[in-house]
Amino acid sequence: MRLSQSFFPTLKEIPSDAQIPSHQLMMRAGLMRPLAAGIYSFLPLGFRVLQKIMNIIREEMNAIGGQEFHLPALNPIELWEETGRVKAFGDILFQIKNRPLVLAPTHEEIICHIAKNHIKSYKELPQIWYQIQTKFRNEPRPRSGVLRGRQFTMKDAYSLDYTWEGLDKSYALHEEAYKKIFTRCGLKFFIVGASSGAMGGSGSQEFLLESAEGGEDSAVVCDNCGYAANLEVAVSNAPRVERLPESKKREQLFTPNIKTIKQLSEFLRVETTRLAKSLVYNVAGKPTLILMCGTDQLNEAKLMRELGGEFRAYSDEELFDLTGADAGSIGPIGLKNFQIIADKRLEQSNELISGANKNDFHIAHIDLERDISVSKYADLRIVETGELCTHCGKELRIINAIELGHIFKLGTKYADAMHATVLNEEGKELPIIMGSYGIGVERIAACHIEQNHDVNGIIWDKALAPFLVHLISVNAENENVIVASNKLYEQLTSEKIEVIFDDRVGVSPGFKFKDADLLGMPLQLIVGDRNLKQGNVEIKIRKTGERTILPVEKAYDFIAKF
RNA sequence: CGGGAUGUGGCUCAGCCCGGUAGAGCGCUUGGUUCGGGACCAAGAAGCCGGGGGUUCAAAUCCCCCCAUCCCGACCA
Repeated sequence: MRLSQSFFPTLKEIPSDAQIPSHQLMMRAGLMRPLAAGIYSFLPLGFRVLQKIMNIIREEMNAIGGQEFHLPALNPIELWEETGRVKAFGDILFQIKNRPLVLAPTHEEIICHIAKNHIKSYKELPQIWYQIQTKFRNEPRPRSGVLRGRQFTMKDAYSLDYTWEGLDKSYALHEEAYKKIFTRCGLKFFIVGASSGAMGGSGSQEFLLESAEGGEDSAVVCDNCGYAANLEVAVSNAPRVERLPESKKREQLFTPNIKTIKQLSEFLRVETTRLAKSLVYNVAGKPTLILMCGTDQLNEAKLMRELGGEFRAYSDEELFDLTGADAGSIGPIGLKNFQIIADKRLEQSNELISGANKNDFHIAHIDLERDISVSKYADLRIVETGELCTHCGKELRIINAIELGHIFKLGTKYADAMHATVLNEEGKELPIIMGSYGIGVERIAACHIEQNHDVNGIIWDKALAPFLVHLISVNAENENVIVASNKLYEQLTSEKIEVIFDDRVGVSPGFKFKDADLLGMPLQLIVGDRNLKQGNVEIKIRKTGERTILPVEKAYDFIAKF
């Protein structure tokens, strides 16, 4: 491709809207342009990168027996009502105004619909179906360029099985394929156990990439043994509160204006672990008291998994009506019609202090065994940085991360809702068991840039680079340079090497070099009069900055071997 | 949805407090000189100052409403 005839609007300055490096560089290098919040046009150079990514995904998906589909973005809303996901997605789902259609944010329903109509026998399973297409989500807050958009490209794969063992196998295939895909894309990623959330199902893993600036997910990682988990499901070995030999008689304490655990700890001069924090939630309509240790934070995702169903916090008024006190003075003693659950750290503990359900009073010497009927102990807390790994005992770290891919064992949720079944060997009707496996295509490009750039611009990996070679004619008006660079361009192109050729006339050398570094092709082939006089050209490796001067005839060999 | 910021030639921004001829740098056009790390000289083109309403003799500037974009939070099957 000749730059003199190409559209590649580079920018010297950083667009004011771009905050993180990948967004800034994708704009500056002319890969894309914004159209509206969270909506981007991909320009020729950027689209080439997306195509490279999509091809890598396609190859790896095909390698595990995936079959590519092209599915409608416009879906009848009835299909989404069938699975209850109009409500589940809420405002995230784009709805068409003048037809009962929605813009698909994902495609479980469509896949299930096709499977239901056409897959009748266990003999037709398993299947792996995938698509690489535009998805639409009305994100409340698009951000970080292409990392969270309202319209984006996603590879979505769905596995169809009729046994749980089959699902495990399909899931494992995807896990391996994903490792290959992200590795081929040159990304330093890690895999974490994740919450399957309202998607349901028995298992879920996320493929994450550490990013302090762009990360929206939090993950707990152990640098020593490799343990990694989404914060929503992460565990640590925070010690239990020790049971003391003697449980003293309960005692009411006057604690004027004490609202927080920290205040209480200072007021009573007691360590925070002896203070049981009480939180009240409405779980499936039932008032539920949750006891947490001291300053521990409740992990709502864990709570949701333990209790299931819908839950919400109460308003201040409701709280007072239910307990007789305001938040800060609520406790487990003397509550009626409550179910009480407690964090594992408090199991069998005694000599605790908690609210008295009377403003400005707390109760001391609480013994959970003696005084309270705890219906369930569970791990409900959020892991904190510096706590110790349950596997190896070393310190855990909490990091921000970008979600590149997510794989789910969905189970029969969709098949049940849509009555998608097959007959097994005995003629018995069984629901189709699904898995769902997603990858964000633009995110791969952005993440690659986050991990591979310097002050001058992007540093593309060979696999994703729009072109392998950036050929520069240092002075496009010098006859020798013109002849030599054109000859190299023809030669490399005819050898199927992807070359972008800066043949622009009247552009200073410095300008061309800066553009080349910004665009970030792996190799720069520099043809200038200075070296040409000795019959030489120069090759610069973008990543290392290493320069090699070599005879013109050797350039192809060097590049072919790179 | 709550909090904050910003909106002025294509881009980055000044001007706004304190109302009175719309500015700079980069980019663009033309001509010339340059040609190995974002060159130089000269001459140009280009702006309903986000939109609407108000105050005023007079509004980019003051007031009100709206819209858009970004950031923080909430949210993120």
